[in-house]
Amino acid sequence: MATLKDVARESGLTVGTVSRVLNNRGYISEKTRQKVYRVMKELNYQPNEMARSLSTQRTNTIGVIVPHIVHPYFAKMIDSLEEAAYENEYKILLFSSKRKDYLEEKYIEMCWRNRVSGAILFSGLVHTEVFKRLDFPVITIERFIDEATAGIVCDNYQGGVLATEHLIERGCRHLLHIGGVNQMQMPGDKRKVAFEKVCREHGVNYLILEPDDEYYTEMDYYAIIRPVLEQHPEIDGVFASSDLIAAQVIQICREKGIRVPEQMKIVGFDDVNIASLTTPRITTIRQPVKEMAEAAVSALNRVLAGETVAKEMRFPVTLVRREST
Amino acid sequence: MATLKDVARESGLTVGTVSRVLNNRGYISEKTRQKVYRVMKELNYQPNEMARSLSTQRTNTIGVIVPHIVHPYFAKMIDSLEEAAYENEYKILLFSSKRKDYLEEKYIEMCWRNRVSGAILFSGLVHTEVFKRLDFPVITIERFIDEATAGIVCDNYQGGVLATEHLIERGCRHLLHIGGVNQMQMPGDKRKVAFEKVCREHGVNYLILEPDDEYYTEMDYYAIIRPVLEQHPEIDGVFASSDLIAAQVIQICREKGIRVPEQMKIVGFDDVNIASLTTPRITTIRQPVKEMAEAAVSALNRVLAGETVAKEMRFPVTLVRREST
DNA sequence: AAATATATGTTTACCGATTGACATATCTGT
DNA sequence: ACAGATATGTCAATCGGTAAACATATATTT
Repeated sequence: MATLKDVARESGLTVGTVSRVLNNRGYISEKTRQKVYRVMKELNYQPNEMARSLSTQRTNTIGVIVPHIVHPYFAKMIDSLEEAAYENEYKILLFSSKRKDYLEEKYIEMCWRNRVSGAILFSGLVHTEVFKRLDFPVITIERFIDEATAGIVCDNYQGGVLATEHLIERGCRHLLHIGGVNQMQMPGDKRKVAFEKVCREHGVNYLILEPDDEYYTEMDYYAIIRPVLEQHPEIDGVFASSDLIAAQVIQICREKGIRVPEQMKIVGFDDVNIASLTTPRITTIRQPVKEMAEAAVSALNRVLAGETVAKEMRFPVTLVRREST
Repeated sequence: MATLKDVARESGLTVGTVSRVLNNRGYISEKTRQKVYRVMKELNYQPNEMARSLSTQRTNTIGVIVPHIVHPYFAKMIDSLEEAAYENEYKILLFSSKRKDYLEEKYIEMCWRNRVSGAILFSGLVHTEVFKRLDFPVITIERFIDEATAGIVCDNYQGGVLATEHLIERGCRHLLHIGGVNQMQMPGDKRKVAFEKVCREHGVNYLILEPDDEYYTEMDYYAIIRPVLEQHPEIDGVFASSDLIAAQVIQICREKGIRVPEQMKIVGFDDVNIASLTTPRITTIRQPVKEMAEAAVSALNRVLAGETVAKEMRFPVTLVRREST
């Protein structure tokens, strides 16, 4: 495997000069530059990023820790993050904690050992103690951590308002909200707060269902939704905290012969692929995922450049009206 | 940031001894071991993997290059790969080529520069020249490359047979197959070959639709499927090369008032989440994704250990009967 | 008492770059 | 002709580990 030294030898130059070419540093004549490039190609030379990182103390790596990859919301996020990272010359170390907190700790440690330039962290369960003493910036998305450098969220409260008001406008009088995870305070909780407030203001009956971890982990909510709908046949509208859940509600309705949207109206959250592939298609609250991902990478960039960034950045959401309401 | 040297100093030992503790090498008394651990914790020491990799010439990193992340099949694959990688003490560098071949080349180069232990590559377009002179093992999944160390595929042919025979058994007489990508020879093409063969054997009319790249990139096939169904109202069965496509066919049928499965039967491929979230749920060919991902990582492991691995590993598929047929 | 296993230290080259200090040449412009 | 810009060389420390070679010093076994 060719090294800088080999390139220097073959091109009759010194490592200093070759390194200068490689990093566009100092004075280099066009002739020399071309010669170096030619030799690099000839030897099929690729700089060793490990050595480089060690020397420069910069890895240009972002550690991304998500609770899930198959969940379409996270898949979309990872996709957008990858793109934003690439454009900023970062590479991504991906970790999926699958909602096991000890895994998350392990992964943060791995980020640490690999000297990531920064980490991007999604909603998870980890005890905040782990975050103390970390010396790389941590950007969160839809999650609160005191120690985090910056947090990206969507306007969860507004999303809750939009969804709930829409259901009520469409004539619902007995609403059900199916939340995310209960255990920990998360930005997404504001969807619930908004839901409650709007329901109360409009004098509408409501129920709130907060699934345990395990449902979130398995992404299978049938077992918890079904009994609620059975015990509360009066429910005529559901505000689900993800499109995935909304899609499952649709399945249960079909199973029970409840017509959507005639007898039951459903609003999801996120606006991912499946929202447009179910029957009926799901009315949902759209999160600007791409923009949020870009903001995360850009915030990281700015922090690393020594700039100050907002502790919280909240992005607007919009109601996307489809067929389920 | 604490280094090995700091730990050595604080614990009154030498770097040699501390390194021995860290790597379980040579003789170490329990007392010393504990002392080292204590000091490491006190100093909040985390070994620098860059330095380690540079020294050992092993990064324990797998470069994973996928065409897409949001596509549920790849999301499922990445998820399984991540798990298998973690269990084998690898970390994952993730790249999404979004079907732009120049990106794929770039990404392979990045794997190279980062001295990955190996790369796992999915169906993509890259010219094979790029693969020559790579000196790390490349494992492919659902893709042929001469230069690859090993290839993991599912039994695409058998899948095609199962899907097509099932459609015919269910009474279809005018079948349509919607393929993956046309441009390049891929293992998935065998689904088409099987489809043709079975149709001919049964004397069933058939049509084959092979979408261009752009549809695959955008994951939006409506524009190409719609006209075919309009121009060929006789079609009564579709074998789609992914559940994602199948789901879109269902949407188009609904739009056109074609009842599924009564007037039109549909079989997908992959068996990902959405297959169970559409109405009707999609009958599909299930790929053993988890096992395939594990096989990929395990093959990489074995190659790195100097063992010989099979050039091709083909995994069985099964028909999962749901409501669309 | 000798042999062997166990435990640790010291020292140092090495992995593959970056980078700064300092020395020398050419060129170019005035 | 001389200053300054341009172009390259030399040398060596540094980043944070690994690991081999070699030296000691106990502890245990035979």
